[in-house]
Amino acid sequence: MYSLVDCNSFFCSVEKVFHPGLEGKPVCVLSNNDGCIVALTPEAKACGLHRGDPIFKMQDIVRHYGVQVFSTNMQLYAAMSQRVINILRKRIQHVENYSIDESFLDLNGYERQYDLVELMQELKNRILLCTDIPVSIGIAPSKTLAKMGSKFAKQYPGYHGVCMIDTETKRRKALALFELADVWGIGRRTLEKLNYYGVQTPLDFADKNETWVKSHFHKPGYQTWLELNGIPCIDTHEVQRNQTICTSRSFGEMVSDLASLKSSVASFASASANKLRGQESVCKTVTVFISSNRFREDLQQYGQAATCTLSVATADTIEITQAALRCLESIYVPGIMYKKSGVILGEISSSSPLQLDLFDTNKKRKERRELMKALDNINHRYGVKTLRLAVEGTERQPWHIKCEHRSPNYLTDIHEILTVRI
DNA sequence: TCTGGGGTCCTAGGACCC
DNA sequence: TCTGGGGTCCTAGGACCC
Repeated sequence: MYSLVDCNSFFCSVEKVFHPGLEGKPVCVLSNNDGCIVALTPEAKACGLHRGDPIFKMQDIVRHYGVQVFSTNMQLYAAMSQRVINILRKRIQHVENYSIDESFLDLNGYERQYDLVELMQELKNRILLCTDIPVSIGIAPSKTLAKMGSKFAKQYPGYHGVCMIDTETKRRKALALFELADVWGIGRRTLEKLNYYGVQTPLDFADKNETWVKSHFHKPGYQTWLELNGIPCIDTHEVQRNQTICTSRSFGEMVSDLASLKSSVASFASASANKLRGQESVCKTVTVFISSNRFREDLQQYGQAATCTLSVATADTIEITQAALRCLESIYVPGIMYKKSGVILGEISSSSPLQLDLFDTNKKRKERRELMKALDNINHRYGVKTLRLAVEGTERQPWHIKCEHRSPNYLTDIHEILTVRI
């Protein structure tokens, strides 16, 4: 059996931990630039808000119901996520962190010693006690069914946070009740296709015969069908090393001059290089993209990307930034109001062993690696971007994102730690 | 005025090889 | 008129996830 531990409205729950007056109140967390709603509590949903709504269109609702609004603070959420994971790992041997707010547990063998529902309930209570984060847990023979179980656990208070789908009767009942669109692996297009063939519920789909499924769907659809029938086949392993690393942002204000774009691209290139070194990897390609504001039909639209291949794979901030700036210069067109830029690192591989190049012109690779170590040490000790390239700019840039409702980094910055008055 | 960011996997088809 | 068989690699785009 597998179980899926899902943190309820995770970003909102974290904010509520540090703002205790918000229990039972509508809360939502916004995307970067305070653009759209990315997380919201059931109370906020009840006010008529939805995930993905642009917040500026919802100001009336926000004011009327006194919805508490927060800017995204990923540093804070990641730190809290780590605390939840630590608790899981202490209790269960095989824990797979699927996303920032979800983990799969491999419960194989535990059924001999424990009542699985009791075991998961104990885990749920422990997480609540130690972190104040409420979780919902599903238990089932396949991961797709376990995810389904966690949704039931969240929806119906009677389950006390844990729902197990372990018999044929329960499986069929769950499949008949569940929204087809909410099944893991069924997106918009697959839903349309299934509806076209008269499939309305997950049960309809699971009951189709294998030949029909194989002839109408490819591998992903077939796997979902197997999983719904209780046959585990989705092997989500933990990602050790990303294949691509991307840093991109919409700008707080549109910019048109090359200097501002350069500053943004350099900043994103350096952030990407940081992540790259963090996973002990090197990359061989650097891609830069820039685009105008697609929502402003009155302005001239433009979007372009360029890729540059390096002769020797690297994780050097300076080399990667130089490559990114070359890409930018090749696609920059004056007179456009730009709204977004981004840097993607590709062809990522392990930093050792490193394939060298006979005609490498950079004779100082070793010294530069030491330089990067020094840079990382300083920034780790004194804070992100304490030491950075001059091209990133020294002052606040117009493209910097808006985040007017951001909580302090309570868990990761000693200067922003929570103050408690007794 | 204001509209997010970061990933993975799969497949078809083109280009090329012997 | 007749026009093989069996591969690999790469890329773009689709679909999905959080």
